[in-house]
Formats: sequence, C-alpha cells, structure tokens
Amino acid sequence: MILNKRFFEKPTLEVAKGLLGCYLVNGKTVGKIVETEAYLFDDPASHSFKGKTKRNDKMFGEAGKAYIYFNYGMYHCFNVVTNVTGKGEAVLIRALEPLEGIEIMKNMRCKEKILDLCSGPAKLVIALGISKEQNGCDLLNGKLRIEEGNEEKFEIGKGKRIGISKGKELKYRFFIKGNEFV
DNA sequence: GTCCTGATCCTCT
DNA sequence: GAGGATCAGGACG
Repeated sequence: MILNKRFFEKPTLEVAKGLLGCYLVNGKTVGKIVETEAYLFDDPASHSFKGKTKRNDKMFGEAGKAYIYFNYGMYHCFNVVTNVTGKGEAVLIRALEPLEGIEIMKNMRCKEKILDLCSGPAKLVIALGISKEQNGCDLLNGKLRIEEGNEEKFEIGKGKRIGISKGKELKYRFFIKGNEFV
C-alpha cells in the first residue's frame, strides 16, 4: 500500500513515529524502517534552521518528497520532507531491517552480515542504491517510494538524536523497541 | 565488546 | 577556511 500524501503533511514528530514499521522501497530492494529522527524548522540542528539555501532547498518543498544531502565528504543521507510546503521540516531515516533484494544490498555494501547492511543513515542509502539524483523526487509512487507497513504491533522508543552538536537535548529520535536492526 | 582515528569534499561564511 | 544529521578499521581489554 502506497501512503497518502496527507500522512506526510502531519506534524513532523508524528510522521517520524508513523514511519516506523513502514517500508522504504528502491527498485528491487525493500527495507522496514526501524529508526528515524525528526528535524524541525525551529531546531538548531536542522539544515533548514538558517533559512533556505541551494543545498537544502528540497527540504522546503512539498511533503512526501525526498531530501538527500551529501556530507562528511563521502556519504549521503536520506530524508522525507514533512509538514506544510515551505516550512522546512523533514524526517531522517536512520536504520532499516532488510526485507527484499538482500543479495543486491550485500553487493552494494560489500558486506555479508545482514545486520551490517542498513544499520545507519549512510549505509542504507548505499545498500538500496539511492543516489543524489533522486533528491527531490516524489516518494508516493515511483522507483523510490515509501509503503505502508503491515499491522504488526511494537513499542516505540524515544531518545536524543545522534551525531549532532546543536539541539542535543531534544528527544526527536524514535525507534522500534527491541528490534535488533536499530 | 568499547574507544579512537582517519578518510574526504561540498557548502556556507 | 572551517566544519558537518558518518563509517570502517585498528588497538586494546
């Protein structure tokens, strides 16, 4: 099931929680989202905090689009734009549980262990073969998309975000409690 | 297992 | 000219 655009237009913290258990699909590779982080417009850790630039302009676009950025000189990270167009909020996908196309992921990552394939924001981008050319593309349908998960129940864990220097105290990180791929 | 470091480069100031 | 929403590999215990 493809998600409705209105799902992504909800408040960003709700979308960050709602995305847990959903499937991130790129071509033949599929992973279940098990860990996310929210980045808000008034949040010093967010790329959008200081206003719109060429680098982050996709983050100010329509809900349900991809925002993919390059950093640390060698990695890309994948975000979903949320809330109202122009607000500049997004959810970073931090980890996936690999479901389909696992052989492709192993190839892309040059790793054999399933646990190593998608256990980090840059890793999952490599494993699914997501490229910077997909920045700004629509996630509602298309090669790169997000689908609704099954109805399984799980507890949502909450904590501080990882790897940032500002806004450290905000508990905008969400994950599926007990899932070993987090 | 944990801790530490080096790689590497685009973007904004 | 600095720094960043990271990762892999090595040292050590």
